[in-house]
Amino acid sequence: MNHKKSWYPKKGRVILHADMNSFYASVETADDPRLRGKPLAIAGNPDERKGIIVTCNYEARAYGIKTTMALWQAKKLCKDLIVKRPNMDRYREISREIFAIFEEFTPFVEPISIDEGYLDISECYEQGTPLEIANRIQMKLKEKLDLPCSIGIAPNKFLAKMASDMKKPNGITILRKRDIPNKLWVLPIDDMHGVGYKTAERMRERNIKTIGDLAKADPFLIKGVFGINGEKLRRRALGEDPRPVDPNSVSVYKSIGSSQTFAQDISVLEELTYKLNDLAKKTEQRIIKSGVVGRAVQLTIRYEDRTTITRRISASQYVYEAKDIFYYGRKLLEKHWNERPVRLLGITLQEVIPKEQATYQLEFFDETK
DNA sequence: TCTGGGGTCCTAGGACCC
DNA sequence: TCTGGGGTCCTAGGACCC
Repeated sequence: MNHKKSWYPKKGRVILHADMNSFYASVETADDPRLRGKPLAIAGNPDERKGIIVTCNYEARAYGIKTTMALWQAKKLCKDLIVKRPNMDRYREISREIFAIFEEFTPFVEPISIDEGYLDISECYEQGTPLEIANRIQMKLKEKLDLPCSIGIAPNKFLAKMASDMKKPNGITILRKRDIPNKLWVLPIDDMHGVGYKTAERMRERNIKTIGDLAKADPFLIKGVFGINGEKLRRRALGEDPRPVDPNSVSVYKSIGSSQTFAQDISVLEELTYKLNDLAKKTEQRIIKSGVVGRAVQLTIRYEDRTTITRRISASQYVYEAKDIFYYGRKLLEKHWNERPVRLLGITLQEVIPKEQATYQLEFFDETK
């Protein structure tokens, strides 16, 4: 019997979660080595007042700079901060190369975002131990793309995700079932994937302060207070997560939209309408690239005090052109805007399906009428 | 001088039907 | 005159993630 094979649990799975470290900043540095060693941030909006930090490298983090921090605050913390606009096309290009490397190891790769994914390597025992495989992935990413990443190795997705967070940058962490009490349960509840600010607050109110507290909590209480989602989280805290790695899960969008926060709030309908037209055009570009059509249009309005409303309208036919998106968006704007100053406007095409599918349905419809 | 832009999923409540 | 219970679909909002 192959000794390597015997390493693997008889029935269990081996899942990797690979996560690029400060991805946008790392790509910029790989493209321009002069940036190496200097504090670097990627910020979305050139307007300092409303711009925020999207990503920053570890040199910038040393100054206390964090993701989502306002740009002006970051600059106050670090005078020499280098700030770059995101180059999404470039990041997407690199992303494709990253996933191509993952797929050299297994076809069971599930992309989660532009820079992270799950790999099911349960059947990869001929390539070495999971740790050896993780090491080779890390080395390949370094050699071919000059990019650092962290990898978690575990029997399921949740544990792998938590594991990849434990050593950054450039770490590899194995999280076995038996490591759960020492490595997982000691973490504060906010660190749990799937628990955001609100849920963490509500849990702390009930004296659930660590992931271990959640694991040991009364199942009926959790289900009663936090519903089905709470039950799911409690199971994960216990180390249970049956979700398979699904290579096809994120292949198609369900909605596509564009939004913009204005440098100055807008209170004039004509101006809002003009901006809406821009957003509709921007959305059209992305719709064409994705080759889809949609059935409904949603308008988002955020007012000066950050209260946000969404209103949607179902279209009578499939929508895919800027003029039609604009038409419905304008209708919604004129009907629902309460005339208070607007901070953000957004438009989204919803119930999106691939164009071929819609064409087929339209032809079918034509023939039968 | 607080807090972007792109998404997904879940839930509550109303409309409507049987 | 007063009215149950179940199911589905739709909309708006909230929570979360990267």
